[in-house]
Amino acid sequence: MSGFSIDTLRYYEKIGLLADIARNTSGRRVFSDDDLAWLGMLRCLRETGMPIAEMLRYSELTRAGDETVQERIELLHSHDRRVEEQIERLRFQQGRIQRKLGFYREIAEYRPEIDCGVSAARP
Amino acid sequence: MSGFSIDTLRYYEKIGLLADIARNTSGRRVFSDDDLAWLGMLRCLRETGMPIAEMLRYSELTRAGDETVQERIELLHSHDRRVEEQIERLRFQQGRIQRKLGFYREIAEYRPEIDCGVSAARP
DNA sequence: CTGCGACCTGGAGTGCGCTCCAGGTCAAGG
DNA sequence: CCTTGACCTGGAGCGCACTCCAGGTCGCAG
Repeated sequence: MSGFSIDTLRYYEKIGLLADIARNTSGRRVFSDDDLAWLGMLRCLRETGMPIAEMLRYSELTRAGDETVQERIELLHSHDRRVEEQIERLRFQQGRIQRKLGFYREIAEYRPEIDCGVSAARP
Repeated sequence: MSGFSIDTLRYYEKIGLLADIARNTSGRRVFSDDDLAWLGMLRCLRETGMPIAEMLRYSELTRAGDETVQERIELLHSHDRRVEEQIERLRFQQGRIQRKLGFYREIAEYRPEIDCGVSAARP
């Protein structure tokens, strides 16, 4: 499994993110290694927050052949920068969360009675 | 402005993320510095991907007073770990994107004719 | 030969987090 | 005094990315 549910795979095929998925004699999908690799790429883009519409554009460029390499570079490059920003934002906000946690832990330290019974099992 | 739209603020008040927002004589909301600080915290949680239901739980704990500090610590701590995982996942997938970019750039280098006209303006 | 379960299809439904709308109120500027 | 525009309310609508459903078709185990 590629990490996508079967429903998601069907959906992706329907909207055109997956093209030319082979079928066996009884009409069932057979995913090749290439398909799997492509799904890995889709997973990567999806997990980094690329919207489906943009993934669609990317897959059309990919299908269109070598003349689209520049465009693909531009697309991935700008996505890469977005991912970078996203990571920075997360790191920044994580700092706030951790400071808040530190603050709460100080409070908890001065009111230790609050902790009673949380981790002590009694018969 | 807190970074939220006015509609979002109304929505947050409606579902209970904001409580006791003051009103002036004509019924309009007046946000205090405390409100602003709380909104900052909400923004932080939201931007790091906490679902609204959990933010709601957090704000209820906060309203409930000092006996809930332990629970708040647990909530924020587990969120902090999720954020950490999220950052790691992003970094990992960003690596794949960058390798892909490197691969495309190599191709582009060997087929430089493709680049013609992209950045050159002609009268 | 008969179930059974895993797949197939087109299309409807869901959950989340807003965002917009109609209709109304108020305060200040011209 | 009247208009304008920014806010108010309850409630409907939207966009995204799936997820589920009804009804059907295989192919293999018993």
